Amino acid sequence: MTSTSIPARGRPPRLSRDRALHTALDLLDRSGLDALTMRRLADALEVRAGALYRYFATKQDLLTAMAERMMEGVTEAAAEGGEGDWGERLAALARAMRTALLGHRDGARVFAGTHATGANILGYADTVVGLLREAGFADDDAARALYTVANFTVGHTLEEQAALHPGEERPADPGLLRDAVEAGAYPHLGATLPALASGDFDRLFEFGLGLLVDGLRARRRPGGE
Amino acid sequence: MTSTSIPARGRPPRLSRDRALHTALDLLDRSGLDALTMRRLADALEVRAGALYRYFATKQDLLTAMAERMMEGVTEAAAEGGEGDWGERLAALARAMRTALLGHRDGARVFAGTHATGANILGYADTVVGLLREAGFADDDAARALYTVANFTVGHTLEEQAALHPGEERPADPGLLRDAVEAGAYPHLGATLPALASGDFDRLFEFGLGLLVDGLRARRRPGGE
DNA sequence: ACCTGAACACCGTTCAAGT
DNA sequence: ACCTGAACACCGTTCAAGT
Repeated sequence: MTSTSIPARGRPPRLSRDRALHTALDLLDRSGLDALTMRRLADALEVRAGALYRYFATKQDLLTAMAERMMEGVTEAAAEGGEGDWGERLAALARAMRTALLGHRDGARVFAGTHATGANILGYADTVVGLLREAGFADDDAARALYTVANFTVGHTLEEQAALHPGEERPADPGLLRDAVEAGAYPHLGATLPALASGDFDRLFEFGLGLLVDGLRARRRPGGE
Repeated sequence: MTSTSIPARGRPPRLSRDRALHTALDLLDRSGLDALTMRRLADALEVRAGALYRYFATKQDLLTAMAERMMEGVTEAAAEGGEGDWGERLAALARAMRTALLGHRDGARVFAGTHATGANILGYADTVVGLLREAGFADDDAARALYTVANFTVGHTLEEQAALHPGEERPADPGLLRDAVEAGAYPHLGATLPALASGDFDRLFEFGLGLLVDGLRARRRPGGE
């Protein structure tokens, strides 16, 4: 009946999209995006690099599939903690997306570099837009709010993960920034340095998210519940 | 007196940081970030790739210098159009940053991939934080507002430029997204597709920026002017 | 059908040697 | 002092050939 009942012709495949994807995310977590090459992934799968191209048209295709997989379960995770009005539920969806990106090393970089159109991201987007429409937002405002929250979340998490992994090519931020501020004539940065370099990304994310949600509350035309 | 009065020893250098930077930004605009290699830049400069390493420690160092140069004059540009209260001036600073990133192909990608600590970005950051402090914001809120606005602006422009240059490795967004939405069961996305695919990034940016500024207005503790 | 072997056309970076 | 030449250790991708 199902496709699995078709008798296997020849050797069973040593590779599969699923296994390659799983190993790729493992390799990403261990070594970071810059070390994720088709050859190294092939090594981890005990296969030659060329074999990967039977399952992914290009490396970009692999990265897109990885981004889509990262978003698995995000909508559902947000639904659990997200009891409350539309604003709290929107915030829960944004938090769940940040958590998903933080769940893999360089997760935000992978996500930002692709443009996935899989069921996980589309389902997530549909949930966000639906939430806003039911709250009374016009279609175009709901669409813009989706983009705004998503772009902020990706932008924030990009910065957060860049600060988290200073090992590779980034200058070590805290020290360098401090030196530069002290050397130059940046009076306001000097005064706010503790807050700037605190590294409390949870509070920073909540601050920005709070601004967006409050801004949306002010724009909502009542009518939905 | 000045360093230029020191008599030149040997041949005058064929290369300089400044000339390399200028040519690199030219090459970026013509060919995009993926085509900007040290070898191709060297070709454009009529020099061998190794020679670049006398002026830039690594390619990352070159990209950081390019990001810093992109931000040249941004603070000043915002000051011209930015008459009004602190909220309007903050918005003008954010708009000027977006314009600067849009000024070069893949500008947001270059910016997001580096962590420049030059005078242009530090001066910009100092101006933003100063504006907010003088408006009556506490130091930590001013710092968080800086990051929020900058992260949103970078996140937005990343997405905008990705949609603008579908030539390379991105799937052509409008069509693919439309197909996926029509094929799948995404009722809310289906209803808002016109707004989602409109490509009016100016309005989208203003929408998000407006949310942030309005949210900040609600948080401001009076005291400044 | 699935994978290997080998190649193609590149990369970033280093460094002795030339001028 | 500044740049070349040449190498090192890689890349993504393709494709005939094997099994």
